[in-house]
Amino acid sequence: MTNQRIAQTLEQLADLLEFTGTNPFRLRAYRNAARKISAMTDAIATMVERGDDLTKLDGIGKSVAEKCVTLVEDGKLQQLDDLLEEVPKSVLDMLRIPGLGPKRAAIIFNQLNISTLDQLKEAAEAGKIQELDGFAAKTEKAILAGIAIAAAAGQRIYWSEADAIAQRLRAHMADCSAIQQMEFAGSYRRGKETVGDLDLLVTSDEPSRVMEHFAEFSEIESEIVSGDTKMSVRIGDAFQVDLRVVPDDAFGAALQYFTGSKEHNVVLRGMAKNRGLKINEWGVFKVDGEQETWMAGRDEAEVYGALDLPVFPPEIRQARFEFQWAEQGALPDLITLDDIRGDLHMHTTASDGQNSIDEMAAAAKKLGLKYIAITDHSKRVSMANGLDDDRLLAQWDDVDKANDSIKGITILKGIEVDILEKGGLDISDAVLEQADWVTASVHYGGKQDRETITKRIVDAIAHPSVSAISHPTGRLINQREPYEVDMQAVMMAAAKYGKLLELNAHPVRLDLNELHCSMAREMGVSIVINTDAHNIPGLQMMRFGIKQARRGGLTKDAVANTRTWAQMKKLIGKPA
DNA sequence: GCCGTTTTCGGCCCGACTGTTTTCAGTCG
Repeated sequence: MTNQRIAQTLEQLADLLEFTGTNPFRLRAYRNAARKISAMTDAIATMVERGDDLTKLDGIGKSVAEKCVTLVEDGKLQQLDDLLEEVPKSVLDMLRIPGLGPKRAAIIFNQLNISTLDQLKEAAEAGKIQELDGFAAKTEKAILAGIAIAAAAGQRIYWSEADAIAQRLRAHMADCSAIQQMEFAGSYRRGKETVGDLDLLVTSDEPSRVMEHFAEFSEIESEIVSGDTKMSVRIGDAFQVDLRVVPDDAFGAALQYFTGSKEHNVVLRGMAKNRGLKINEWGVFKVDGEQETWMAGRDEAEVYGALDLPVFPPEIRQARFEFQWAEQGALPDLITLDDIRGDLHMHTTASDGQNSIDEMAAAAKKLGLKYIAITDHSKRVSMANGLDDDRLLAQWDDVDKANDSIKGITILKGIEVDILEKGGLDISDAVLEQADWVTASVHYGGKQDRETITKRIVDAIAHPSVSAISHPTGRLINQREPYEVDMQAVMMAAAKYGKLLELNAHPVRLDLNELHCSMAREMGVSIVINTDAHNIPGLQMMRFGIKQARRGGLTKDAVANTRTWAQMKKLIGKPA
């Protein structure tokens, strides 16, 4: 039983209990515990087997600890099974309808015995919803409209897509002279892999002018809510954008507030309370009985400063490790795009790429890179026209020629060698040992059991010519689950053999995730951030990988390709 | 259900907006 499974079980327990009118703080306790467990790098299962006291973990008390032990030992929870008899899982779909929360969904379920979206639609069309207590015609209409959204929504968009929308909206808003300061907040600012909606924060003395201008953004499909200082709209079928207008001296407080994360803010507000302060989106206030005095809020430094805290980079506002770091006075200096010197994973027309070696090198040089590795697929990836020994050796002659014709950047002879289903690599050792850079990847047999696939990858790490493993878990965000691979074992092997693990910068991969980055940091495993570019624009994806690395708390030193190639060679044990 | 340098009870972040309401609950972020 993995931590993720345990966390999901606790989440589901909380979701279902919500329908039974359970004390909301009990639900929060379950959800907090689920969050803690899913963010842990140690396996609960291992701790249970060792007989560790789980209640020592923050946020886990006697009850949740017992549930964890039961889950690890029995693989299931009787309480959850009983609950599922009472409340069908399908009722949770109703919560995806905007404006319909657990309270009113429970009324619909209990009084009309409705448990699916289809039944709900039927009842709403028949006018049965508005007959319920606390419901009326408007709510019924909103539910009907929301069913379509619930069906289309539920999927968060990639950060890169949200970024494109944000940039167009920013350009539109730039024409509004009533705006003083403007910034996007929310999960977009925190650089999450996927973004559920965009939060745009603006300061102005004339909120109505700003809101009017916002409403004119050409991509808006419909308005959801519109008040004096707040407006929500929908772009496309489901994507929501929220605008908030606040006075200029509240910009920092509002930016902090709307950037979150929710968990980070809960901790922050708790700390404020302990000091007799209150923080909301309007500022930091000194609380003295009934009296509240404004103290700070113009910028984020003021807000955090009021609590003697540093301004946390948005990416690490996860209530995972940032407060501990601040307490120790050791906030890490997170990696930036400017720190990157090389890109060690890219494809050319030799396999499934769209540009030549020369074109990729010229484009990389333009981006300021000092070295790149050409790493086309090997022959096992037949649909990508992967290279065999002979074609690879021939390509390396082309690399020599390309190096002769371009100055200011070094092109390395590389290969993305396939880790075969039965184990082993599909380029001969004799050729591999002549390469400057070998990164090994799984492309087939991703559904193998944990033991098999972990051994494949660990064996590849142990291969003397392999320097790195690319996209180690194989997940595709919103599309494909990661392999069952035991990442702890992979990290241990990487640490033992001094090999690197790739953080693939492609916005759909971002593999490693932020927890893996933390794990690597703790275990002393070096990360290499690569674009896996298949064409010239693909080289620009590096920034997505940097965001992910920052979310994992990685510094420049933790990332190998911030070094010069000469330093890198030393790191991967190649002769100078 | 969890937690505690105001500690074993009593609190748990906080405000805007909406719809259904005569003063507020539910939802959302």
